[in-house]
Amino acid sequence: MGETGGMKVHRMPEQPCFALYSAVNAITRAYRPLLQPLDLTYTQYVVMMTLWEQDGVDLRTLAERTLLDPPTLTPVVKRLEAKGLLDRRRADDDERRLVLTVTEEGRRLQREADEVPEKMLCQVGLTPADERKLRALCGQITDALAAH
Amino acid sequence: MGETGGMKVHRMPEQPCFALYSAVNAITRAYRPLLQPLDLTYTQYVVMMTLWEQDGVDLRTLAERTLLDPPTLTPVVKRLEAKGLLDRRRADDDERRLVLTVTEEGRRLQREADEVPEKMLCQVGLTPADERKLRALCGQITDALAAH
DNA sequence: CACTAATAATTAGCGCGCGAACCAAACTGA
DNA sequence: TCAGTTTGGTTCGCGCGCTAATTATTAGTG
Repeated sequence: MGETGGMKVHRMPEQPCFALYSAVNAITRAYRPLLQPLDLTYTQYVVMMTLWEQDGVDLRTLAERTLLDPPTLTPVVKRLEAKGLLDRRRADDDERRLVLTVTEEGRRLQREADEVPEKMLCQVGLTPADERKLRALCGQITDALAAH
Repeated sequence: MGETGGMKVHRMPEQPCFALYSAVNAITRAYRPLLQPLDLTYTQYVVMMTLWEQDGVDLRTLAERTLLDPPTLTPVVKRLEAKGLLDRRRADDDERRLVLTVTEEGRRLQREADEVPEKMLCQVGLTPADERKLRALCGQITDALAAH
C-alpha cells in the first residue's frame, strides 16, 4: 500500500471543503422539487428573494448582495424578466446602470414562496443552535476567502 | 414598508442554505489559483483524490464516493483521460462496467498536489474544533437530504 | 473641448451538475 | 432459447459560475 514513504495521505471524506461541496449539491437537489411549482431554479430564487427584500437596485448591487458575479447574473435576470417577474430598465441619470424592479407578478410569487424556507429547514433537520453555528462558520469562511 | 400583514419576512443572509451556497462559491473560487498549476478544476481534483485513495473501481462506485451522478462524471473522467491522468477501460468480465485506473502520470500529479489541502485549510482559517464541527453539520445535512 | 481613464453591463467560451431519454450488455425465467 | 427486465454508461438539453475580452456610457484631465 503506502510505498511512497513521507507523503501525507489525504482522504476526500475528511476534507471540510468536500463536506461543504457535497452538502450544497444535496441542498440544490432538495430545493429543485420545492421550487419547481414556482418555476424557479435555486439561483433564480436567491435573486428573487434578494430583490423582494429591496428592489430598484442595479446589477452591481445585486451582485454584491448575492455574492455572485455580474456575468453570472446577466442571463439569470434576463430569464426572470422573460418570466415577467421583474423589469430591467436603464437608469435615467446613467445609461450604464441597469435598474431591477420586481413586477406585480413577482410580488404574487413572493407570497407563493412564503413557506419555502420553513419546508427546506425542516428537511435539513438542524437544531436552531446548530443552524446558527453553521451560519457562523460559513460566514467566517466566506469572509476569510473574500479577503483574498 | 410591510403592508402585507401576516406574511413572514425572509432575508437571504439569514438562510443557512444561502450561507452554505456562498461559502462553496467562495471555496471553488479560492481553489482555482491553487489548482491552476496542476491544470485541474475542483471537481477534477475531487475525482483524482478519490481515485488516488483507491482506483480500479467503476464509474458507479466513483459516483457513490464523490456523491455525484454518472452523467456528471462521464465528461469529467474523459477529460482526465485526455490529460493522461487515468485510463478508462471496460471490465473483462462485464463489458458494461468502466474501470478507472490512475496512470503513472496521475501518480506523479498526486505528489505535486500533496500540499493543496493544507494550503486551502490555511486560507479558510478554521480552528480544528470548528473544522470538525463544520464537517459534522455538513454530513448531517447531506445524510438527511440523501434519505429523501 | 478633445482625449484618456474609469465604470457598468454584456458577450464568448469552458466546465460542471443534473433530470430525462437512450443504448447495449447482462441477467431472468418460462 | 428468446422475450422481458435490469443494470452501467452515455447523450441531450438546460442553467449556472466564472475568467477574459468587449462594448457603451460617464467622469476626469489638460
